[in-house]
Amino acid sequence: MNNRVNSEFSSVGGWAKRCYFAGRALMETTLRPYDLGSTQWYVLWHLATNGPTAQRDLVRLLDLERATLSGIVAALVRKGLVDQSAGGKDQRQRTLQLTEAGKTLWSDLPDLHFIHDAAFGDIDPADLAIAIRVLQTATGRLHDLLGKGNNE
Amino acid sequence: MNNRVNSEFSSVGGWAKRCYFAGRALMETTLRPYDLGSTQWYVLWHLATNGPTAQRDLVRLLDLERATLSGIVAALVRKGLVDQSAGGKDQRQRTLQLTEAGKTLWSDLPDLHFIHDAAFGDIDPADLAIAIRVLQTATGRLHDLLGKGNNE
DNA sequence: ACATAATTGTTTGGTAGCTAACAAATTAGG
DNA sequence: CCTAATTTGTTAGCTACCAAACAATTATGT
Repeated sequence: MNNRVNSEFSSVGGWAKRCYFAGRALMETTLRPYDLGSTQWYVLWHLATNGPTAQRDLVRLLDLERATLSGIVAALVRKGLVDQSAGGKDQRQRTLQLTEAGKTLWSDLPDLHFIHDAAFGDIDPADLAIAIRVLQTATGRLHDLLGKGNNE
Repeated sequence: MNNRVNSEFSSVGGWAKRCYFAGRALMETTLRPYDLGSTQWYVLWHLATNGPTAQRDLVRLLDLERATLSGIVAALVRKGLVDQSAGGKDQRQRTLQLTEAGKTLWSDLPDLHFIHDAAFGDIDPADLAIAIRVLQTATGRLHDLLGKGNNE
């Protein structure tokens, strides 16, 4: 009787949600001693790996909304981990880079690869590829339906 | 050089996140005219489909934390859509049920099946099954690592 | 019986995400 | 050149999620 809607909740969509939150929870538990959230970690990771970056580029690289990133950057600046400077020729843009404290903290952080490895490490790569393709296709369709086809 | 972490971001985990948020965004856009959020819709759906339910059971049925559901129920009660009564013999428990306004609103809501159908409708069922199995397995591993194996 | 455990719900404070509206700076068009 | 559109970042207000601490109630154990 309620198979139809129930299937929406307990199938790919539902498991995508559960898997996302389970991974995020593990990241946040691991990072809690360092007072960092999961997306804050991604920003630090990018700055540590790729050096100073324009905030406007991070929006696309991390696939967030401007407003979301703005808040996350504000938190990292408040903690003294990231410097947000108005440097360049375009006075609208902000450049983000690690402060000394940010570099020090980054070098102290544990390696988070174990999360990905534990979750997906010994799953058949062919199955992984199929799962990615299914999620990617579904995401594209949903974005299309949402009004703008931003499935690049 | 950054293939390892990058793969964590742009593979199953990353797509699970994008897929979850894309589906949720479409739900919320559809429900915005009715002033309902996606999880609020799930609560109404459950009450409309299964009748009065103990709040404590909904926690498990919708796979949320007590605190999360508490806030969502408070919003629905504030909007006059749900009645939260302290009825039974156990004075701690609350029973939730739709009010008349809640039943009326529910009957006016559009059918959301189109979201699931659009996203997954014409994907090979065998691939869907593999995707579910991958996500389910990964979620179980993550839960285990998080300390308590609640992979029922 | 009575102190202690466990259960149920709420509150507080935090992260992460979105839209909409705004300000400032830059770019385009006429 | 000057107005209008676009880009960039912030703010405000919302949903949804979590953990930790609290109050109230019920269940347990001695």
